[in-house]
Amino acid sequence: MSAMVGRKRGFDRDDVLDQVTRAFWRDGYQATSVADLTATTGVNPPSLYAAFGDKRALFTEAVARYQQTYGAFTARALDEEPTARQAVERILTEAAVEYTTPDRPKGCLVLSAPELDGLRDQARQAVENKIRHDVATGALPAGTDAHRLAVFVAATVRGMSSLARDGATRAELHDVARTALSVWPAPVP
Amino acid sequence: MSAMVGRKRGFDRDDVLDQVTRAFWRDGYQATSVADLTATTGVNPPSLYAAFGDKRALFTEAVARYQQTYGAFTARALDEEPTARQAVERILTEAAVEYTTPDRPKGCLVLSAPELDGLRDQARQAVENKIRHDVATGALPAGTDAHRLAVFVAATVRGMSSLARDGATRAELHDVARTALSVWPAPVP
DNA sequence: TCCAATCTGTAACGACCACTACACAAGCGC
DNA sequence: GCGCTTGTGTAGTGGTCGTTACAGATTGGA
Repeated sequence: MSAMVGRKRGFDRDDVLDQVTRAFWRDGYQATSVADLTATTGVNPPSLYAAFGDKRALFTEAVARYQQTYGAFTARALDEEPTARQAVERILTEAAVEYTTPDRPKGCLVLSAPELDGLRDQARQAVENKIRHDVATGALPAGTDAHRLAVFVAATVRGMSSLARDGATRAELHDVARTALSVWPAPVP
Repeated sequence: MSAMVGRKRGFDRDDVLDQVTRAFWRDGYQATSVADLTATTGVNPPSLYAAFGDKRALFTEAVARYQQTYGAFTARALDEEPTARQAVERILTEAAVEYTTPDRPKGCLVLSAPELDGLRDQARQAVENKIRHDVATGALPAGTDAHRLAVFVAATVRGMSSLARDGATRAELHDVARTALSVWPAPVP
């Protein structure tokens, strides 16, 4: 048990992390300077470094926070929906909403940062596993190519995020989602 | 008629512009420093600035060159194919090839640079016009939503470029293209 | 052959980058 | 009160950014 003595932190760590997350989300890792972060958060460099470590560590923590908040809807859909079809439908329709929510950066942080390709591959893999499970249980036709379908879903979500960044409307993204879903194989009755 | 006097340029302007284009294509505008460009081209800063102007102008010219070479296949397809369906089919299948050609940066320069959203919108508009034309001539059903279809094509191409950047294979992109094309409305007989 | 124009290499410019040394302020245990 | 610990604000660090001044090299025209 540490002694817990010394001067108290003069800012809310979680508030600041949220502001930092939005900055990285909007402008990307490289284009967001530490000076930008100190300006938007009001926290001076030494305090920022003491609380989070260097810029890279701060970015990592911001991404983790993003995944647990703004970007958690995909993991929730995969976890809560019984079939891959329902999970993907929910992911795409909720993405249309999340990627165009006012007073937030548009699109997806993970899909916008070139350095996060590992997380993107994890997400595609999770969708692929869900599809594979449905094929195994007979909910999807035996010939269904799980990888192919998962990559197509990945392409759709990336396209939606990119469009959102360029200012596409929620309705436009919803249409993209609906059109993409129309290719889903018919379930086994 | 200028006098054409003075020392000759010690490098091939077009060769250097191609190397610069590939650098911006691979790493983006911000992440590519002038020092990087002088290192990869072997051209010293004063010569680079004399030949192309500042970094922004160099990027602009690199993008123009890209559109006339590596990225010209979309304009060619729209120009040469008689129907929107054929043009889009060609765009998507050629994109799968172009975005994964060895010894080249992966994906599309225009789709990867955040600052080029104007060019992206132009491309979507061109596809939309082609679709609208087919609806007007009766090649596509009267109820076809040209904007909706064009945005879906835009999403697909963006998704393919993003996947290519992350190392997707040509076969995977081809599958995405084929799947996306399956949503195309049946032509009016 | 000498001039004027253009290009090249060196070497720097001020501005910004991520990051931190240091002195001081603020808190807790005693 | 005192001492120890921890956060804060100022003011830098060395390094890299885009850009350019300047002197020398190289060309064609007169």
